[in-house]
Amino acid sequence: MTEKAAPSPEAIKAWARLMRVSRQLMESAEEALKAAGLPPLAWYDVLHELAEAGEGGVRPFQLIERTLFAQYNISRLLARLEADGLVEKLPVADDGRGQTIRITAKGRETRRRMWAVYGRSIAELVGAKLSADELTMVSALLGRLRHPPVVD
Amino acid sequence: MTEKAAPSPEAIKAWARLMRVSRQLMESAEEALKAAGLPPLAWYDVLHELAEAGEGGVRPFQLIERTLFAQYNISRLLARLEADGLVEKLPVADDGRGQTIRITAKGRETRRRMWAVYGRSIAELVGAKLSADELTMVSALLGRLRHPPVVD
DNA sequence: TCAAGCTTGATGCAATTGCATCTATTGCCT
DNA sequence: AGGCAATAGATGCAATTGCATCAAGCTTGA
Repeated sequence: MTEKAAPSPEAIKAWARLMRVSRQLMESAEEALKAAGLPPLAWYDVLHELAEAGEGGVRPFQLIERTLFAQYNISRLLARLEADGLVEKLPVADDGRGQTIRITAKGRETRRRMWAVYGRSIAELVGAKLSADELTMVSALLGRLRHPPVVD
Repeated sequence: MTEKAAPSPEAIKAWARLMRVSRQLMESAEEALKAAGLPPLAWYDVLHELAEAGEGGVRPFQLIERTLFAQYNISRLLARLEADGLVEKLPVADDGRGQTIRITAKGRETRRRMWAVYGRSIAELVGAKLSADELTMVSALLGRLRHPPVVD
């Protein structure tokens, strides 16, 4: 019956809210970082992944999987991070094509300073607006919109 | 006690989900439009506002308020839309600085064709994943994250 | 009335993104 | 081994974004 696959009013509204709110929140956080003289959010995402990975480092293609950035985007972002001394590129033993990216001490420090600002933004923009239960519910519902969906 | 304003784990998770899911969904929709040889999502947003406004048209600064795009972004986007014949710029009687933007027949047609694809994306990506009640709940929760918050 | 300040919209220039393609390796299959 | 597709990452070029600033027209107040 539903050959046309027209979205329901509820779906349209949820979509619109999602797009608008996420854009607005992202911009607020971005603005706070900029006001503090810190790099943009994308840098944080990558530094976060690298910090979690530890001394072993991460391959660029793994960053692509985890951050959802485009390949060329990661490639150039890493070049900028390296130029700023926040990461270092190491050759990888068993694959002559690839490299391993490792965060430097300066990179960790930058990430720490970014988190001071970014974390506060999250607390203000999200943590202060909904209860813990409501936040958990948001996470659960959004998780089911992910691809692949998450149940947690 | 909470001087540092550190975000709770629930807030962090909800934020991360929100950022990741919105980006992923937006890209899916964008991809679908591109695959159909249609313009990007930003064009839809503007054409949608213009179509709602009707023959009276809308002032660019109103589009800025409604779409949350940056001023220079709207300015150039309208220039592209005009170059494509999707909108027309009319002088406004009582304000020599401004202009009124009105959607053309071709603009309405383009919007219609975009909606056929975009609406299907929304139905698939969101409508098919959650029930109407759940979608309403998502809208309500996200509404409270907006600035200014919405109660509905 | 007219100078100062505000609002509306455009634009020059640098940085970033997107697209397509390229090089270098690797792995596979014969 | 040798050829060939697949993978990892970089890059030239065009389009878009972001920033700062500009020009033009309105508004207000002395």
